[in-house]
Amino acid sequence: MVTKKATLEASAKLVKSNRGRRKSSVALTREQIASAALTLLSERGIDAFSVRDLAKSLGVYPTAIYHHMATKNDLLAEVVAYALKDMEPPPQGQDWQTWFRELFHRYRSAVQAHPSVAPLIGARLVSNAGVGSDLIEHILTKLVEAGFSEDANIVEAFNVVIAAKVGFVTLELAPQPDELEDFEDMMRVRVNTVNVASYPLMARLLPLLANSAFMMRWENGVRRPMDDSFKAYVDVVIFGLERLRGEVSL
Amino acid sequence: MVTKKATLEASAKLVKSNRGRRKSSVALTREQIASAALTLLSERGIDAFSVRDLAKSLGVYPTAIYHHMATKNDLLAEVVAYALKDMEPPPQGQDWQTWFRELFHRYRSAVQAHPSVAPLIGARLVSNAGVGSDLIEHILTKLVEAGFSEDANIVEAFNVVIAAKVGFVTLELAPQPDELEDFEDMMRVRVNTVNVASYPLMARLLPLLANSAFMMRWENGVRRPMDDSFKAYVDVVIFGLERLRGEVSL
DNA sequence: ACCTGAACACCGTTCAAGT
DNA sequence: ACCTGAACACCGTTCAAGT
Repeated sequence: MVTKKATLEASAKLVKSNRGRRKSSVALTREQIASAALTLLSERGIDAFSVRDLAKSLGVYPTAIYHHMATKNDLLAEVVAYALKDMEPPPQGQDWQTWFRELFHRYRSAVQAHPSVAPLIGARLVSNAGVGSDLIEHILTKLVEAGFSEDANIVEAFNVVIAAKVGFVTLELAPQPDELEDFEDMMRVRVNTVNVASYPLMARLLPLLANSAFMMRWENGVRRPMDDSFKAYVDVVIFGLERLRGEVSL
Repeated sequence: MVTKKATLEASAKLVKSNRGRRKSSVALTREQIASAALTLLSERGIDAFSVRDLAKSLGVYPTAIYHHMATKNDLLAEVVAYALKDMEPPPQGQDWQTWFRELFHRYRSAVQAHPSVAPLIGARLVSNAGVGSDLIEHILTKLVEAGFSEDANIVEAFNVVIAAKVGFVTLELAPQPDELEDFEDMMRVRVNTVNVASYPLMARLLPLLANSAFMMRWENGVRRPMDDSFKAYVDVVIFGLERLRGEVSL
């Protein structure tokens, strides 16, 4: 335990506790930068995040960051990878349905732990690059197990899985606008002034939909997790994959 | 046809053709601003978009924009609404499966027509507000037709539909990084240096996956539409919804 | 009501210079 | 190799003043 790695962790902790004042003369690492960036992102949100503030929190000049990261985009991609690094793939030896179910749920949990990175995933091509080859190979293996193959839609099925994995969670955890209160009021009013004559179903279902359905909520998934809907979504995807497997191959 | 609306369109065209030089003394409208913003967004991408450039393209001072829009976020929400305003809901009188299939395909076509707004949808809670009540009522009606109800998962089904509608397309059309060439090269290398021993499946399927699968592509859906995968995705969602309807109600 | 014009408090990023 | 320090060319937004 008392190795280079331990020493590094200790110094990292030191730097972290000295926020704003960089006493240690140990060199910065990409990981330290990513970690500090994630902290800042969580505290202030994506819109308020700046390289200059990040530098300040690390006790260095803004330009020091650019010795480790090429651009701000590069930095954000690193933050995504750092935030999701603890997501472990589901254990092997389960049927493919269970495996994919767990994959989706674990991914959601990982993003829920760092919801501030949600808008960076999926909506930017860079962050895709962060996913490891291990996970890709795993997914392909399970798809073969499910009956897909080079001659039977395995590429399509793969893309369905990835889109399904990322899609719901991105929407669920989409960040709120900065002017919180105005937005809440606006949405409350909008939702509660539904014209009963024009929109009978909407009006009747209002108690169920208000602040619980996409486009009718004023709080996002951080404050109001959509657990039941996510469960239904995962069911739909698994059921659908089961049937897709049985349909025509190319 | 020769109405106020036509006059408005004519004046809008005039202003548009006078890019950078605002001869007309007619007042700006939110629609003109949104239109010009969409043009700029398409030409230069979301990262290069600024209120100041938008003002320049309209021939006004940047601060003039703020007489019509509260913030840049507000403006972007307006642009999303403007870009999607031509998306017509599927015609009525079809079975619910066909209706939802068409909804998904029409939505994709609408975003494909203005792919620069893709990263603004879903990943930001503001843009959700842009969807009209008509569409929401339509979706709910079709879900009731499908067998969902207040006592049987209609909220969950609704959220599944919305997440499905937006999810895939957001990923498919996610914008490329600015430093195009570096990224292409990086991804090409990454994809072509897959370790055959560690990742046998990935290596074998490489010809099929390269530049065609999420996380293994270096061009996005604008240049490389993922038609087959989207089709499979829609199938999966419809199949899944059919079966979800039959499962346990709450 | 709608826009000008000046100003404020910031940005990301480059480059030369220090150690 | 890693960081400082100064500088460049921008930002979004506020506010008073004009018409």
